[in-house]
Amino acid sequence: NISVDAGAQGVLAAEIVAAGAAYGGSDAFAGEKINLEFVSANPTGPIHIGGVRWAAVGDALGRIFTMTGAEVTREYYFNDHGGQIDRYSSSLLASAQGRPAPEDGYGGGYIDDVAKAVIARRPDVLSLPDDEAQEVFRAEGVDMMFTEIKQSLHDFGVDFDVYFHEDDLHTSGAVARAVARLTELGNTYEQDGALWLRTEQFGDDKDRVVIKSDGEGSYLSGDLAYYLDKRERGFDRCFIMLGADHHGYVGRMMAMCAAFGDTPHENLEILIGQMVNLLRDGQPLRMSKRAGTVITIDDLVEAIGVDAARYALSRFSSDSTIDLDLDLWSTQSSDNPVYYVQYAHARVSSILRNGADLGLAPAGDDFDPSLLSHEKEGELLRALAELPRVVTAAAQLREPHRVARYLEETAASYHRFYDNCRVLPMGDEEPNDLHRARLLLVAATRTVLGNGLALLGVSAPERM
RNA sequence: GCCCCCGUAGCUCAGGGGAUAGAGCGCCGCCCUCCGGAGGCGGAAGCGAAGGUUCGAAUCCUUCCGGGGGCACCA
Repeated sequence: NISVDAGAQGVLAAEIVAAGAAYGGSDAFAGEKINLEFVSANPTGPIHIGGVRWAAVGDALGRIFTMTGAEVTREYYFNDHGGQIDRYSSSLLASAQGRPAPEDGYGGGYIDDVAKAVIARRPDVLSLPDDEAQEVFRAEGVDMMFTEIKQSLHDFGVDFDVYFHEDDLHTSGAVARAVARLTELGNTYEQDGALWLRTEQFGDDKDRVVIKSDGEGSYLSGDLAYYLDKRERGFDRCFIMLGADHHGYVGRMMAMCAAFGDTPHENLEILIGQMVNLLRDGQPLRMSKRAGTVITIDDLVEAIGVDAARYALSRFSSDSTIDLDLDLWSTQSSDNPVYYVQYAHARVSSILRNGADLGLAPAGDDFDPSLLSHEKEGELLRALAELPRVVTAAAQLREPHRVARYLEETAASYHRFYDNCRVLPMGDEEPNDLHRARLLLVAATRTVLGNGLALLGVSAPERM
């Protein structure tokens, strides 16, 4: 048992304020080049709720890795190749011609909107033969959807460093090179006219086709070429964040990683986020992209706002399926934990404002730290001291929700301090060193709450 | 059939093998003489079941039960 003198921890308040935006950082991941691939929703429709979870959590994880010293690159893998794009473009064409969506095509109002927009941009399109018209709808439709997706993500506070096009992998020869590499390593074979990757010997359930018998690359061929590309760009840690409906993909991806001679779960990590269910009036919303009954990222933002959406999606473990009640999260009440944290920040800001109005500044480095000896001051100081450990743990465990939970605890500590310790002089009381010391503690709290909220991409309001 | 995730308070969820398992909401009872009551204080209430490993298990292992999601030469 070690007892620490009250003055010893009081020093921390000055250190936190001095460190400012850097407080909470570390060098735990210094020198690491980390590649984060997330969202990567198909350009055949708006981003729906499943992609939004990783938009919030993946971006937060990127901020956390950066805070721990890593060099982070965010990537969006843009699946603009293959059969789904054909179905998308034929659906657009059908809409433009006033026909119903094809059997396996996409429905929903956004298809009509995109089709109209393509016609507006290319008025001649309907006079072209169907195959040429469909090609126009493909190129323009993909471009427009992609632009819309980027904008939605930007509005959500998420910007990617690299938007990678799957189609480029196939046209640039990257797929062929990656497949050749695996063949050199003796990890492929031909059967039934297709080329197979020996994933089973690297732990997968069975071998997988890389080049289909029609000569086209399979979906996996794009992913393995993409992985090789990332490795050649110098990323020692490649993260891919997927929804639970893709968990079956992990085995073959890890096997592919091993087939290249890499170390699975080290050079390549795949994070699986469980499903997000939306509730309205306590009833689950059933969503289908083809039926057009999707809840998009924009719908979510409109319903509950960016801060609440990002916070709501970030405060739970990715292993948990989450149910978001839109009614609950759209009422701006204390039902929503983000307000609890933001309110603490607003209160902190208010005191600092009021202090400044009184001409009272937080204590400087030379203050007497033993002034902060109240039980609640000690509790708050110990909470503030935790931030670097929490951030490091969040990075090591890939669990941004730890930051959110920590902020809630810290906000609670602050509220308790506030109710027990008067900060500013009362009435015409003369300002003294204790006022200034407590003001320093308040300033340190603002630093911690502000830095923590920034890691989650949630605003830290001065007023609410 | 096989694989993945979950099961902790009435509800939504935290809990990195270690002390008396925590928070928000809800419920009951309190606290405004000055810094923001979107706050604070007190109370009732819980680890799905059974084995095992360990000095010690909500946590690790096995089985069972319950819920969710997967298992293509689709992407």
